[in-house]
Amino acid sequence: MAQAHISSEKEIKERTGGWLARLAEQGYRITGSRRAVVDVLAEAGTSLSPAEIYEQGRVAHKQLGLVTVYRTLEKLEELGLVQRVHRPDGCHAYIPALHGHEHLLLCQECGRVEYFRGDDLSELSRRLEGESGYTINDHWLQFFGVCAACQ
Amino acid sequence: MAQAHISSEKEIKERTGGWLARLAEQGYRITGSRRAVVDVLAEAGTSLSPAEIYEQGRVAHKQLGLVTVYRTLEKLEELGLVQRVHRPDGCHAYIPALHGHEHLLLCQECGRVEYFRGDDLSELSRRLEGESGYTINDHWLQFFGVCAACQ
DNA sequence: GCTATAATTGAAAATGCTTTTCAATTACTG
DNA sequence: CAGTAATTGAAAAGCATTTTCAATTATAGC
Repeated sequence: MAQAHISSEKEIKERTGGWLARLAEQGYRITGSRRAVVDVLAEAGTSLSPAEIYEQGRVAHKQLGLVTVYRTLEKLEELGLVQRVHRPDGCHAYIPALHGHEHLLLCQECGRVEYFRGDDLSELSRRLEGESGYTINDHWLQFFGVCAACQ
Repeated sequence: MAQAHISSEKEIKERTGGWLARLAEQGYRITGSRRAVVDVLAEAGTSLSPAEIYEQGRVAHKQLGLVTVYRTLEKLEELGLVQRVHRPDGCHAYIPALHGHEHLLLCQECGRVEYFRGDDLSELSRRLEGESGYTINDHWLQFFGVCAACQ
């Protein structure tokens, strides 16, 4: 098994940079509201619910509406830039989307998110296909714990 | 890696047998409504939403109320007998709970659920702890695909 | 830089799932 | 079998999310 590789700060910036450009490319307009939502998500380091994004986004853009947060998340999700995180206690928070075969490590206290690579589940996947008769399209691997800061 | 082991029909029955006895042990009363909810979940083989359980439960117990479905699920979940399944498209369906280190294989078409063992994530988990500084408490591993019947 | 125009916005209303309230019913104990 | 507390289902309340709609605003073309 390869050594687990946890994404660096720099890799996170690369993950979240260029979101506004991507929106513009798709013909969407760049507005103060969208900028606010994108900025909050790109800088958070934790998963955030629509209400949290709304609250934090209003600091930079006072007139931001919760409805616009929902609508912006919808577009960012369509473009594969953000995604929901699923947790035992709720599945309504968003994070910058996973790239390729990454997986997640989540802090149960503060919601902090780490992205990692380093497993290889393709062998297990093939074995399961053989034994079950399923055609497997996708998988999730997530670890839950408490981050260093929260301990 | 050990060969993936998918739960047999018999193992599923063992998983779901004795739920009513467990409820009684805890001082809960055995009622027609609870029996109906338990029976539906124990026989399904797929994940079911509260509304689906309600609908199917009413076949055996006409006066079943949706509220009672919610309340019964809450108790079964407390006792560790059922749990929610998380899927990209929704996290409000229930299945008989996982035992020990089992994981899930889910059919994206019909919701069918297979339980399997055969991975070993403890090594990866330890490695991640070392690299991230997290204390890891739990993990999820789920595969998504299309079952033989749905292909 | 200005204007026209369609996209976008936020507020209010609507929706839909889940929870709470409450009086009537029912399972269980003695 | 009777007494009692748990349980029930219906209706109301609660809450997150979506829709509606008139006002605003980003952008393309001049």
